[in-house]
Amino acid sequence: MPRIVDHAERRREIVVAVWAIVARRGFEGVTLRAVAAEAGISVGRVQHYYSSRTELVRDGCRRMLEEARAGFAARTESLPPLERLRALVHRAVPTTPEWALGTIVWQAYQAKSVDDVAIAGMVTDAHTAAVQQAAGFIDDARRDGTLPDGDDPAALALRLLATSEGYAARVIAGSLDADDALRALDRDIDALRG
Amino acid sequence: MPRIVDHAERRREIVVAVWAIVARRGFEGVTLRAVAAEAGISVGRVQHYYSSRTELVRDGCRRMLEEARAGFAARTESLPPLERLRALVHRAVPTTPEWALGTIVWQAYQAKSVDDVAIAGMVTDAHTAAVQQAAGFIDDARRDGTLPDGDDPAALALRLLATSEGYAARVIAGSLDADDALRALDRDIDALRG
DNA sequence: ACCATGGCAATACACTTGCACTGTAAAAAC
DNA sequence: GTTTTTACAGTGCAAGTGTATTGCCATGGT
Repeated sequence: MPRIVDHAERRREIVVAVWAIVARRGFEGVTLRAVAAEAGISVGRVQHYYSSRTELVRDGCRRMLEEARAGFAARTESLPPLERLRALVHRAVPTTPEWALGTIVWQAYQAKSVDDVAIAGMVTDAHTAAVQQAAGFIDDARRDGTLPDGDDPAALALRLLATSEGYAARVIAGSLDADDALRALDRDIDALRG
Repeated sequence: MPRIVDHAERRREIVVAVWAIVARRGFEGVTLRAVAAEAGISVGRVQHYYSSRTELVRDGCRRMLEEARAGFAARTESLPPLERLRALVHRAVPTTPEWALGTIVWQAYQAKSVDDVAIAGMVTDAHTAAVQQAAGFIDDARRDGTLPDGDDPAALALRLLATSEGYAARVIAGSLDADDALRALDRDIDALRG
């Protein structure tokens, strides 16, 4: 075995280029040549790590979800349940240009679910996982007395996340200010106190 | 001037084909040949009515918004304000396959805002128009006593619509049942009563 | 020292793409 | 009847597409 390189790292470089292109030009712009140019590598290298364009696009979704999951866990593991809930609900709203890239790409992948069953599966899994996680935070907050008892945690979690994503879509489109969205979401979270 | 045909009708036929393709394969699938085949016409005809692919895609957005607006007005003009609000909030959630086509295409256009400023403009205009309309319904319902006074109508309207669109995205992705979404939205609307 | 193999770059290929450019039929205008 | 303009259908083309193939270089194992 010659010349050992970090496969995961190489794939990540390529996938980051995919994200950048999706954010700027959508999936229509994701051609092998465009990806190679964006990453500053050759088309051959892209092909070496991905056997087809479809697989590349799918791995882009997989890695985005995985990084989001890991990043969220790392950022919030030491926070109290209610603050973790807040972070989870805020997450969809892009406050910085770099973060906007992530949320735009995520919205693009959601839209792409219609013609790629593999991506659709990842999207629905992410949806249900997020709801369960948020519901768990509500449960935890109730257990430690931060929140009073009330409606079904899963229903509340779903509503908060849906609202957040609705705001996010408008922030991305430019018809809503990110800070206004966060403030509105905070009001909804505070309302859980009854 | 020879052979008079209804331009608006011809364009609509073409645009309907665009919608069908977007719903099935996304904008990547919208090629002049695919559109012509879907509409059962020749590529030449498509070119006769649209000078470029970009213009065709944009007109698809324009007509979708216009038809949605007119259809909503016609369906709800004789309803009381609160019911008009309910209809507006329910609108994003697809309950039938045909209606799902519309909402999927709308989500696709929202995602496409990132690389087409003309579409981005139409999307933001539609957003603000919907909020204003919903806020107006809340105002009307308060004036006639159906709803008590409360928070800022525009903020409430924005929240309801955002939540609705968040649910809609999940219904489209397949991670939420349409009826559950409608019930949840009704609960939010009923909560306006205080 | 050898060489097999992984890690690419480069090229080739069949195909698709948007669009321009023809040609033509038919009907309104005169 | 002639002319003129609209409404297309068909064809052609240069550019771009995903992918298969080829070749080369560096490096690990022996």
